Amino acid sequence: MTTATTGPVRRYRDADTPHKILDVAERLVQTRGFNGFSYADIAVELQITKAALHYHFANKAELGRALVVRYTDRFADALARADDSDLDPLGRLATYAQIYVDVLRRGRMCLCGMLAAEYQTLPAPVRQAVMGFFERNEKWLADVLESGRRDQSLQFEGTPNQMARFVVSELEGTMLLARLHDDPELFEAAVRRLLDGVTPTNDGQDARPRSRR
Amino acid sequence: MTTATTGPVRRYRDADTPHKILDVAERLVQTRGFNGFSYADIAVELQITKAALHYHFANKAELGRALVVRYTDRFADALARADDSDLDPLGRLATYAQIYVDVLRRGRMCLCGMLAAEYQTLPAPVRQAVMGFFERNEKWLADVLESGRRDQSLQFEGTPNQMARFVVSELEGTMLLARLHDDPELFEAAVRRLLDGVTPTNDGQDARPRSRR
DNA sequence: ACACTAACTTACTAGTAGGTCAGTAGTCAA
DNA sequence: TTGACTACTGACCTACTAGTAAGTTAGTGT
Repeated sequence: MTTATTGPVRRYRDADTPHKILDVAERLVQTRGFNGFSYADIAVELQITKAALHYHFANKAELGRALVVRYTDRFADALARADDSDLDPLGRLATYAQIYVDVLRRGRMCLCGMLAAEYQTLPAPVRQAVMGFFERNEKWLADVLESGRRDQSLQFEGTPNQMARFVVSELEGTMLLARLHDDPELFEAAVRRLLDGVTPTNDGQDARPRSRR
Repeated sequence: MTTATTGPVRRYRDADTPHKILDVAERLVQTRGFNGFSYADIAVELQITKAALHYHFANKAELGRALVVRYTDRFADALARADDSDLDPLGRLATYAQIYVDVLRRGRMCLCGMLAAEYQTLPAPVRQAVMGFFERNEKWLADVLESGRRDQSLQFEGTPNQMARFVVSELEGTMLLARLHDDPELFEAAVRRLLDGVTPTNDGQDARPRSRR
């Protein structure tokens, strides 16, 4: 760990190549999958050699792991911001879903949703990172769902953990098909349906028919 | 089209190698993806040479296309059987979902859901076949949904086409994550939730009694 | 019996995959 | 000015990819 306390350090030839590599690799995985791109693809795009890639990321497994870790951290940051806000549980769920909407609007699949499809072929370090992503997300969602149930601002069947996993599944899945059809509206409709489904039935008319009143 | 009227014709050395190839390839695509297997994988498993594979399926694009066509036809057969039954619209939806359950219980992802993830990297013939699969499925579902809405045995928002696409998205998507977590129960819960969501609210008095189930 | 042909095998190709290693040019602190 | 260090390049390697061409063998129809 190098500490840089002396201003805007721009040392050596190009200090942020690793970030550029991750940016390109991320887009390639999100659009083509982990088995659908090669080191050569990145090298051509960044106009560096494959050897330079190996200098920063020793092998493809390490690159994949770094990719998922960065992606997970960014999600965590967004979730922490939601925690710091004064949003109610439903608002937090909407915020969570909005992250997916933004990804889809850029024509991409969720990084970890894509990797979930290829899971059986992934190197162990990447697998672990992917599972970590889902665990963290489900944990955060379960907490939101539980607090929502407690203050009666949310209503759902099953345990918060079960519901959390269902929410992630629904978002990841619908995203996959929405991207295939190039139809973000389909996804946003699914999000509305999902949020509707956990909103308590308000007197007068029931927004969505649910069994067990 | 060879007509076999003279008993169990077993001509030449092994007449059903193409079927065996498709069976192995199908499993590999469903578990590893189109970019996650090679001709060599199939050849080793069937103890034939790669050249034999190319004899039956000239190239990987053709193999993939044949795979999706067969898969689509099998789905169509199952849907035709549901049409010939005396099931009501809800029962038909349940039958449809059950096909996915059966696939998942064998530890596999839906062939076309997997290919949807890799869509951008697929050869054109495979892409076309995949889109054909979804079109046929959505068409069938839209018909079921429309007839259900007409006889008031189903209730949903939006057009039958929109709802059909949503149903497929939900099934494919939840399947992806259920397989990741090796948790078919998660998927079956999602199916119940989905069917519940289109069942009219019956608090004692209702528009129409449903036959069975 | 013999030609025909389906269903292969053997041996090969060109291209690409991930990965290695020795060298080198800029950068910086002493 | 030197020497350590970062961030590379060029050249290479092995393994594997899809795909091909030419030859072989076992059943089929006449």
